[in-house]
Amino acid sequence: MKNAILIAGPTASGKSSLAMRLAARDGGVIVNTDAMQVYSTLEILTARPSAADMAQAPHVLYGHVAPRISYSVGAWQREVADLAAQGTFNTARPIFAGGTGLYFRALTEGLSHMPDIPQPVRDRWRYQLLEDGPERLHRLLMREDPETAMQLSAGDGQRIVRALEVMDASGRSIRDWQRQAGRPLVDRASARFYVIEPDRGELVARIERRFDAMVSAGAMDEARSVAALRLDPALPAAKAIGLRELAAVADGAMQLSDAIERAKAATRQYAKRQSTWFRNQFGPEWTRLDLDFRSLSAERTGPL
RNA sequence: GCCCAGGUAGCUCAGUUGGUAGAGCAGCGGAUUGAAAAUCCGCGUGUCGCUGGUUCGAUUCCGGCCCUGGGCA
Repeated sequence: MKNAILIAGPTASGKSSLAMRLAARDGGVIVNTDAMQVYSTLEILTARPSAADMAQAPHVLYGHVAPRISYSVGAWQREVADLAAQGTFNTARPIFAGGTGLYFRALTEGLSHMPDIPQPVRDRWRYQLLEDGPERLHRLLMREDPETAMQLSAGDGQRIVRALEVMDASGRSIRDWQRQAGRPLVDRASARFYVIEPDRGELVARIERRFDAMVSAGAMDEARSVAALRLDPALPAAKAIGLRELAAVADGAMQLSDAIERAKAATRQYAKRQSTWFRNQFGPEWTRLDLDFRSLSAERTGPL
């Protein structure tokens, strides 16, 4: 993909409005680069673009996945590749907007090819983690795949299980697979990279205002209807910030004010992890913007 | 006004038989290859309400004052 625009930023930093602005100026298709905004049932809580925004510029990969699906970076990358193969970006440049650092990495560096893991194998190791806890599985991994085990913290159950299932399904270490570099999806030379790095205090204020607005907009009802689906709590869609908190209010297990406080705190923590990624994983090709996109208006607005 | 309880980290609290203090949450820094709004690693950030006294040494003991909650008037 040539001439792509990438817009990253922590939650509530105004990525969508920047994407809209650039789409209005130069045309383009806005491509969701956020792991949670793909889920159909999470509209309010993930702050998906409004119907008005969607009408103004083409948007893809938003709200198109059922919450029972365990989506992944690999699935997302394939969908982006498919869109490109179908010619979606032939006449309109892709504008990737979102907050998931790993998805941006998949775009700019590609993902190593990985073996398919049969569902029973996945389930088995995840169950094993619940049963035995991470330390025990880490000891097991130390025997099966010492190189990988050495690089993982003994408490990092998620990565330990991933390493175990890859070894189980393919007989090869996940490190072996990872050493084969993936293919980037975007042509880096012609791409433009923007990352919003807001002042922390201002971002916190925006996060709080936005969560209040979500509650006013019906986030409680959304949480209630997702809860009614009785999703496996391990599914990604069940982990959206605010979902668990508001569902507890619906059950009468928590005060609304407490739920709001907790959801805001979880959002702040999430924003912090995002900022850490952008600060340390993104290279110098990324233009750093403040909340007003000031350095953007300063820059030449010629052909992108 | 009197009596009782309390005042210790941003919050909720523990603790020190006198040697300047620690938990949870919040916060800060970091990692990050198919669950990534996930998962994990690291870090106490403090006039122990104020002020006198006793003491080599007071957050701790004693006096006074201030503040908060409850009770009695």
